[in-house]
Amino acid sequence: MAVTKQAGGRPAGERVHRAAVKLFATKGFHGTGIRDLAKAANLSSASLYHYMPTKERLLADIMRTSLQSLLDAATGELDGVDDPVERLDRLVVLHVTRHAREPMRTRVVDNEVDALTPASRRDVVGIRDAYEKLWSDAIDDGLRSGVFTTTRPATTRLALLDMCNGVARWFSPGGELGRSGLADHYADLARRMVGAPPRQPR
Amino acid sequence: MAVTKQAGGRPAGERVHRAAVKLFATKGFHGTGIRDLAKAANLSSASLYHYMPTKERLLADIMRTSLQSLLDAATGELDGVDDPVERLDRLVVLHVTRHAREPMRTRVVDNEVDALTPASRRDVVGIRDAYEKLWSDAIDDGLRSGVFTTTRPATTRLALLDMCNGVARWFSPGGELGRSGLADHYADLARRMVGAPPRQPR
DNA sequence: CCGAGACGATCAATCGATCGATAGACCCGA
DNA sequence: TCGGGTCTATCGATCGATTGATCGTCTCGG
Repeated sequence: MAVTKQAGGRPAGERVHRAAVKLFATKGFHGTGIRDLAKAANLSSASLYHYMPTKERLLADIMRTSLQSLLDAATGELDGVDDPVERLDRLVVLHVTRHAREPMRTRVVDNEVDALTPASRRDVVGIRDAYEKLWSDAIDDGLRSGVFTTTRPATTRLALLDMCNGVARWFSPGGELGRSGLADHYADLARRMVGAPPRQPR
Repeated sequence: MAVTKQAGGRPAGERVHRAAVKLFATKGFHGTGIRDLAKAANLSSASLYHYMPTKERLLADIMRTSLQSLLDAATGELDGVDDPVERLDRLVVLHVTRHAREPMRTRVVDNEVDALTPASRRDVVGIRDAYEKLWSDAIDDGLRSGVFTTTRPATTRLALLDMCNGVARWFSPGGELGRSGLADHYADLARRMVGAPPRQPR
């Protein structure tokens, strides 16, 4: 059942998915009509429904798979790493790198949560909570072992995540700092915030 | 011409404004219909148009006045303060306090920028740029006088602002940290990020 | 000749916005 | 103190346009 192609070169299902990410990110879920979606995917609005059950389910799928992939990557990245400082470093670098590489997708995940139906929202928020627990644990471990010095770890975690999420709002590949340079800088900022020693002590 | 009141106790124009802030913040601009707006303001959808020229202009007015008030407050707060550390402290405390006191209004300002028409957007972004310049200047001054140690001041400013903006997404008055406690904690975080000495050196 | 992929036409519902009308408060001249 | 005129606030009804979604039909490779 070799997937049929067309003008765009990509299979239609993928075109729909990509168009949805771009449009939901720039105009918002409610600001995007299925006709916009169809035009961006080079399809009629009727054909769209061969690739999605519903506009809302398309959004939910995008958010669910994006978040799940982030959670999986983070779990893998942390596997076998014991040093809390290294754990936090890796979380920040992964998070920032992803947000800089796919700002559109990330913006959808971060901003469109309450366009979801209650059922979809439960799923999505569940994955997000699991991901954020990795951050909480890293901070708690660092505090327990004495490498971090911060009062209010819960609030600091929120500040940390908000700071890293912001990258998706403004990052542009043409900037003075590339993706990896940016990630390193953010890792430094994170260390400072939790009171961990800087990367190369000298 | 004493402003007429009604069930809500408040004048109708203010009810419209408040309802718009709450609905735009929770359901988004495009997710809010004028009938939702009318219901929340205890008016018919027709009467709504005595208090706003257009749904989009209502949004623009909310954003413009909110941002202008923030800019004015910040300018006043900084007046006569020379020490860069103190300047940054005041910016953070003001910003965080406002975001915690009026999270709804802030969420509208932060998230609905691209629901505006190009003309409105120019106005709003202009005010926002002026506000953010206060932050840039504070950081640059601190660097020039040697109290701050951070490479990439531009990126650090963005990280700082994103961190502080996040407060509006999750703050709840019932939390363990009150508004002022939260603001103080964020001021500490900001000092750490720019490499300034902590608040009470001992 | 069948099924997947595509479409134009169209559905009911809702959208933002406007209409003409009404009820009541206020002012001013007689 | 009355009466008429004006103005503000409000509404039900309705406008044309657009929304998300569905229908039946066509096409074409296997």
